[in-house]
Order: sequence, then structure tokens, then C-alpha cells
Amino acid sequence: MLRVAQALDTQLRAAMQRAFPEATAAAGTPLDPQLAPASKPEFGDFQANGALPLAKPLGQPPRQIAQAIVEQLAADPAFGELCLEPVIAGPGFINLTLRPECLCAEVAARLGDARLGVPSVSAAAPVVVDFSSPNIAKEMHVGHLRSTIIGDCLARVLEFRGHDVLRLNHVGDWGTQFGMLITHLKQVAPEALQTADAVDLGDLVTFYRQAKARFDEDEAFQSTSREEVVKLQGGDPLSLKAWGLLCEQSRREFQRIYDRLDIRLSERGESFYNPYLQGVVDDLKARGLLVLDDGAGCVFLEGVSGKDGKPLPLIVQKSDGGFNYATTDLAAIRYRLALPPAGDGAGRLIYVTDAGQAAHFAGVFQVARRAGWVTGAARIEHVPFGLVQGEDGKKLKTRAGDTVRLKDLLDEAVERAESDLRRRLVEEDRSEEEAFIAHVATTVGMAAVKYADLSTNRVTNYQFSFDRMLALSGNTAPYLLYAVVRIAGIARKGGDLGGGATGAPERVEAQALSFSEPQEWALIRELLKLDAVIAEVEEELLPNRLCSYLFELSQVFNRFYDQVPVLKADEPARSSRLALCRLSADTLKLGLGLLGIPTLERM
RNA sequence: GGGGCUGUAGCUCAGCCGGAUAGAGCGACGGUUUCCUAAACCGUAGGUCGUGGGUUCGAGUCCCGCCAGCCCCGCCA
Repeated sequence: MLRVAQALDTQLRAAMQRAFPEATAAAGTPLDPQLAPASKPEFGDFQANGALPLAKPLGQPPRQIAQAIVEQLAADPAFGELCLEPVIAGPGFINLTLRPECLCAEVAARLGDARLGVPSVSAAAPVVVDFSSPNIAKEMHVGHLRSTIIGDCLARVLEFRGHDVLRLNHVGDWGTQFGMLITHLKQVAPEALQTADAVDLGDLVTFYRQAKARFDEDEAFQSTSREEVVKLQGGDPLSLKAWGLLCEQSRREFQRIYDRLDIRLSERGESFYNPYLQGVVDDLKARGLLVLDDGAGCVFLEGVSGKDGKPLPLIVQKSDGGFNYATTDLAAIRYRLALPPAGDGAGRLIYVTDAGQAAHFAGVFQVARRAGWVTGAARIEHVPFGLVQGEDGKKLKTRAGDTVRLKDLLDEAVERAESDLRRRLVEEDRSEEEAFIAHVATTVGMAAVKYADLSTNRVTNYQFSFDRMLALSGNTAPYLLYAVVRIAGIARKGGDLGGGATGAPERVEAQALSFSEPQEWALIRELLKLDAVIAEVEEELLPNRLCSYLFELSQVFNRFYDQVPVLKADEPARSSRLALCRLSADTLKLGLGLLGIPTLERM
């Protein structure tokens, strides 16, 4: 309903201008009607709060001001076409209720629109979403869960809005740990370096542990490892081959997780930026930002002071001449913002990492700005998220105290979903194929993990609980999936939902729609909020706003389903209600799809 | 020591640009099934929005102080 809201805003501004020309002139800008969605259903669709702040400057009671605005609105025929008579309430709120014909027209427009009323942006600069970013040769664990799920969701929303999104996996594929890994590989599996094809190195985690154990105990191994790092950085072909093997092995293991979660990513690891690191330091030096301190190349940050009150440095070149993560992050920003062919030409950079890195990114962003790499309207945003905690409120661990592997976490979610389903099948005396059970359990399990993560505000820590996320009622994935299943049930029992199944939207004339029940109107009003919610997520990068909306929509739909018959209704109510069912299903499917959650026909 | 995030019902959490009597869910208690999947729906109870000031027509929301928890603070990412 963004279009309607915009029209109302314009009409309200004009009305205020007509009612208080001198105040408008004094303000220099049009008076703000403070149009907002109604805070409660009984207040209508929108409320304009703009009369209240005018009370003091105008020296009039706010209700009188509201009255003057309402009188001007009444003189505007365009307003009369959209809204019923405005109501002045409380201290001076103007409550606006849309005409039923207007709501029906909006519903009809969405029924004929595959995008459900969400506008598509015209081609703009690409958006980079940097997320997931596991470390090569290590296993993906619960620490990667949130970045991966939240990042994917934000990428989906931006893509749906029509942005050209670069989903970048900034994997940790460079660094000193490769010295020991390559040394170990050369000694344990030299044959892997001879054959042309990548050899299965088996369990990489065990391999990493072995290498680490040797590194900690064996001095000779340590020195060989250090030499190996130098060789690798110097471009030694054999070292590079070993490095490539390790990366390829890791890549395959990561891909298994990404496939299960249905996540698409372009790998562009830290190593990609190696050729650009020296240029970063050179550029900082040329711009007079680089300061040598204790032998390290630093940029001192403005507005951030350390223990002794001196500015805090961002180290971009170590005293041994090597570069570190700050250098890589700066190189990445520079490359991503630089126009092709020198870079990605992005207009917005989004970093989905844990909140603990906030200070690091603030520093890096500041240096990038001062270096002049952030030009024009380019935006760089850190999208922080809190820790995943266990039900005890502490960092999530296994019973043995180890880090939880992502694979195990996903397995358990699916297993629990499956046993829930089997128990219910027995209770309800239903019989289903094994393939059906497996499919439902997998879908529900993955959906539960994703939804639980996305539905909480990402900034706060997130308490992980299989029991809560898989609960069949409440703000959970199963509850939302069930709403979709109920609609599919109506279709199976003879309800023609129109083009939904074939994907081709079927046009419905607004005049053919006829609604009478409050539950229908409540559902309509909820359905029409989609475009505003998507716009909000695109701007604020908060997936939980979309989750809340889908949950509320499901609740409103379930009320409608429970209290208003569809198939047994007489025409034209029956067709009208079927149209609402179809739009509800399409909206839920679209919204869940943007969360990375596929829906089911039966469950 | 400096900086950041968090603190809202028994539990888990929403709360948009400051707007009307602070909302959900779970749990608790009570009810609803001749009818499209009851994985649902309806109702009841439950609050000093950590705390003390300030700003203003109006503060959970903005500003300052304090308390508590977590995180970060020179060559790891």
C-alpha cells in the first residue's frame, strides 16, 4: 500500500499548506503530516499526527488544527476517492480509513501481479553482500550459522527488489596456518601433489588437528612450516598446488552445507586481494594517512582513543612488512567500490559478521572514507549480529563442551522434525510414503533453524532451542508452513485458486470482489502491507521485520480460515474468499522464499 | 582505563520517524471439532519498560549520570 500512502501524504501536505499557509512559509518546507500506519485496527488504516506539534507554534488547540486540516482534505476530491470521512481522535490525531472499493482495487491489482505489488528498482550499481566466510581447512560450525542465514536472506530481499547482488564468500584462505597445513600435507600425503586430480584428503578437521598438534610439539616442524609460509607467499608452484588442494577439499565440504541450506555464494577469499595489498598501503601513504609506529604501518583513527588517551591505530602493515586482515578488508572495500574493470563498481557494501567485529569495521570504514575510496552515494554497512547461545544463556556448546558442528546441528533439526512427524502420523492414524516423510522432515527442520534465527532481532544474542524452533504453534516455521498447507488443502478440496499453481497470475476485476466479514477485511489489510515491509527490510536490513509480518499474516489468515467458510460459501463470496486464499498463499510463499524457506503442499 | 552492544510479563522476544490504554508467542488457567488438516481458533491472568535525572504538548523510544551482563581495545580474523 505504499502507493496509497504516498498519495495520502501528498494530499495531506497540500491540505496543511492550504490550512496554514503562513506557518508553511515560516517553516520553509512543507509541514509534515506525520503519516503512519494506524497503531490499532479500530483507528482505521492510517493516522496523521502532524497536527500535534503545530499546537505551540500556531497557538491553537491541536484538535482545532486537525479540524482545519480535515476541512481542507474534504475539499480534495482525490482524497474523497481514497478515504472515508476522517476522524479526529484523542489529543488531535487524524484517523484515516480507506474506502472498501480502494482496498478491493488494491487486492485486484495484486492478484494480477507476480510481484504482488512490490516495485522493482531500476538498474542501479551492484550491492555486495559479504557473508558466511568460513575458514579453509576448518569445519563450518555454529558460529557461521547466523552470518550464512541472515546474509542469504538479505541477498534474497535485495535481489527480489531488482538489485544486482554479489554474494561474496570472503573465506579465510590465506594466512600463517597454511604453513603447517602444507608441511603436514607434503609429509603425510605427498602423492596428492603428484596426481592431476584433487585427491580426497579425508576428514580435514582431523587433518588440521594433526597438523596443529605437530606444530605445537615439534620444533623442526615449526620452522619448516614458517619456511613454507614464505614459499607460499613467494608463489612456489608446489606450495601453491598444496594450498589449492586444501582449498578445494574445504570447498567441497562447505558446499554440502550450502546445498542443504539452499544457499548460493560466490567464493572470493582473502587470497583474491593479495595483489592489491601493497597498493592499499601505498595509497594510504600517498594520502598522508600512514604513520610508522613501533615499526608498524598505522593509520590513527579519529574519535577513537586507546588506554593512554592517544588515538587508536589501525595497523595495515606489520613491523615485519607483512599485511594483516585490516589491509585485506581495506583492499576489498577499494576493489568492490572501484568502477569496472578495476573493481566491482558496487554502490552498497553489506558485511554480515558478528557484533564483536563492530569496532574493527568502524575503523576500517573510517580509513576507507578518509582515503577517498567511498565516493558519491556509496554506502558501507556492517550488519552485526549477536552470539548463538544455548538454553543456559552461555555460548552454545555440545555436552562434551566442544563447538557445535553446523552439520550436526542441521542433522538434529531434521531428526527431531522427523520423529515429531512420525508421532503425529501414528496419533492421527495417517499413513505416508517414506519419501514424503523425508521431504517434510527436511523442509521443516531446515525451515525451523532458519526461521528461529531470522525471527529474532539480529543485534541481540540469540538463544538456540530445538524445542522452541520446532514447536508447532507460536512464531515458528511450522506454524507458517501450516498456514500454506491449509490453503493448499482448500485447493485440493475443489477450490479453484486461479493462476497460482501455474505461476501465471490470473486477473480478477475489483468489481467481482465482494467482502462482508471483518475477518476478510483484516486479512486484506494485512496482505496489502507486503510492499512496505519489503522496503523496510531492504533499508534496515532486519529480517525479523519480515518474519513478524509473515507471522501476523498467518495468524490473521488462520482466524479467517477458522471463522469464515470458503468452499461452502455462496457466490460471489466464495470466489472472493478463494481469491484471498490465493493471495495469502502467494504472499506467504514469496515471503518465506525471501527468508530462504520453501513451502509444502501437505505436512 | 576507553569504546560498543544489551537490560521490556515467569520464559523467549517484538516495539518503525518520539504519538492514543506498552504488544506477541510459549508456559499457566478456562473454552471451541456434524464443516476446507484442531500443527488451529476464542477467552482469562500476568508490566515500577534496569535505575535516577533531563528535553517536550507527549518518552520503552532522544540526551546525561549510575547499576548489571556480554563483547572489543597494536602487529589473529
